[in-house]
Amino acid sequence: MTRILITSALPYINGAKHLGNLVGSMLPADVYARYMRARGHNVLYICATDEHGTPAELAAREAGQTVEEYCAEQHAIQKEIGAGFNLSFDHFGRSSGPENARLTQHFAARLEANGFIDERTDKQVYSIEDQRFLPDRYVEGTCPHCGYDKARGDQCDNCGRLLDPTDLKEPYSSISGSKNLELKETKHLYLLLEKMQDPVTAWFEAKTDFPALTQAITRKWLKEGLRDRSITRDLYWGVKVLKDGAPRAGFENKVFYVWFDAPIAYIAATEAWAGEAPEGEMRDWRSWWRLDEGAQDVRYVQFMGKDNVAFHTVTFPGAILGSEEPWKTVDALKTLNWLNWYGGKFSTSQKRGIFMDRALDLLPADYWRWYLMANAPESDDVSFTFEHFSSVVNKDLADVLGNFVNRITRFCVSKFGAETPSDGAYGTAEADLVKDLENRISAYTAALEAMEFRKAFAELRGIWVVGNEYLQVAAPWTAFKTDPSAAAASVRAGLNLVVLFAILSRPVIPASAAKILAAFDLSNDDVPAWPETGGSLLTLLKGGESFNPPDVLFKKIDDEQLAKWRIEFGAPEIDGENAG
RNA sequence: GGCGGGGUAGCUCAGUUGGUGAGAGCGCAGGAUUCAUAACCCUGAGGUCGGGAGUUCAAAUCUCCCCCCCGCUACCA
Repeated sequence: MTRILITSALPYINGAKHLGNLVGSMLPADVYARYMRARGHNVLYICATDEHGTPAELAAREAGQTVEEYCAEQHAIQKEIGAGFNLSFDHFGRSSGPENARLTQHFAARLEANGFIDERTDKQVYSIEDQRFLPDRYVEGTCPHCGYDKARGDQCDNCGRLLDPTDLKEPYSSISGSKNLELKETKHLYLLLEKMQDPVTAWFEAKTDFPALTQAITRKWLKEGLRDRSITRDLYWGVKVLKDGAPRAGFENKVFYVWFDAPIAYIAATEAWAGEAPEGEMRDWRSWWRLDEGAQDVRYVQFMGKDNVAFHTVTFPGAILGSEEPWKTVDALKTLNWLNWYGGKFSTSQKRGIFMDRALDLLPADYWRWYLMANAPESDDVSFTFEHFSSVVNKDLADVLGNFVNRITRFCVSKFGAETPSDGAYGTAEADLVKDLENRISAYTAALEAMEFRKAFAELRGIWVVGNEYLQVAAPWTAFKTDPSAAAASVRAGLNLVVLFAILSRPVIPASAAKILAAFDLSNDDVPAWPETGGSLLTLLKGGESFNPPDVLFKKIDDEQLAKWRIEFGAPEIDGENAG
């Protein structure tokens, strides 16, 4: 048994997350966590809302709430939606919690004591009307290169050139539209990453489990040379900057930069998890994070979208190494690409695409979980369309899996009654079936171990298909007329397949798997956590077990529904008639 | 602009230490079947592997040039 620590990138607090966010980190992490638990490992899956920063303050203002109220409310919403998707977090915390403030301040103090932090003075755009400093992208104006009049201070969306806010002509605040801006001096703490080049490089080179994309991105940063980076901001909402336990002189109205405290929240949320231990349960968060307190045997796996690799492989490790304390760092990383909305982008700010809360209004979580994982954007961006989604759901879930369960249970009831038939013995057909299944299960297992999710679920689907193929060949409906006991054995094998499919499918469609098991009056504890090979795959039900054929497991999505959703969500037209 | 990733069948994607006729699922066509959610099962058609040039006995795979999409580019998170 290994202890496996899993974190998924922290979802930002400003509203429900869309399907791209879900499949980019939280869902694959959940599937992996469920699989590893099934293999008997001691898994701790930690996530939290990422609450600090300018967008949270602005979103709160727009909602007419204080930022504290806004975040508390949004956190509760995200937590509830996560539960709706059956995301099996051991703890879903908040980066704004007291543990994170303490830990962030602790890391900053250690870094400063070790000579990795400096105070420096910058000049930055200040909006007099908004009474705040503006991050580069909140300054807009006319691009000096192409004349586009809505260029942002960091980059022009029209010509793609990188900009400095002071390059813009006719600059204005994108928050209020005010042109009453000035360049004002402000003091910030800098993390001296330049001095950390060698330790970070050495740390990275020792990592063997990083996928190619992650390595490429990290190498690029290291190759160009790390640059010192400011880790404070002129904001109200964030972790306060202290010096020797008191507000730091000159930093009374500043907080740590959200990207400094957010990764630390992985640790802080673990501490919060321990703090919520039910009576009688011991939870030692430090044994998961401190190499000197038991974490040397922990395997730490992170899940994230491709956009924030560098924060996890360069700046966060830099902060940890710079503390010169024995903290656990990441062992393996799973990086995902984007899910697109009809070839374009899902957008939180423009409310384009499908968001987690709305998705659950349309269909139960398992429909989405299966589609997203079986089509996960692993090697490249993937385009979501309702057409593709419905074809996957109808075919894989309804026709291949759901119909299998339905056909064998209903046939059994009509010919043998609602209990597993005991007659007849397994023959060569069943022996071949078991052999085939064992090979396929081993391929499925290997893919899950490697976090190759598309491959894994193509294998799982193949296993479901094998069930249908077996029934086709065994044809108990024909055999029943001449050799009822042979038919009984086939039906028993078929019913065992149903249970096997449920066990194997639990990581990805846990609710449906539980529904199948419940039809056989089985709970998770009554069946092996993971199938045991060695020829025993079809022997769990021995005959005489009663069951209730489950209702239709997965309803198909019909054309009428599809058309309605297309309109409701403003789906673009697509070319061709049978796309998907 | 720089760096990285990607471009393979109508759709969504596998496939690179160069090598027997380029794969899967969906969609499409035909067949078989009737236990089942008009489901399942079998067979088949369909691709000059983004474009061009080159290296090689041999290129989806290696080299060079070009086009398109995505990410990063250190103050969005």
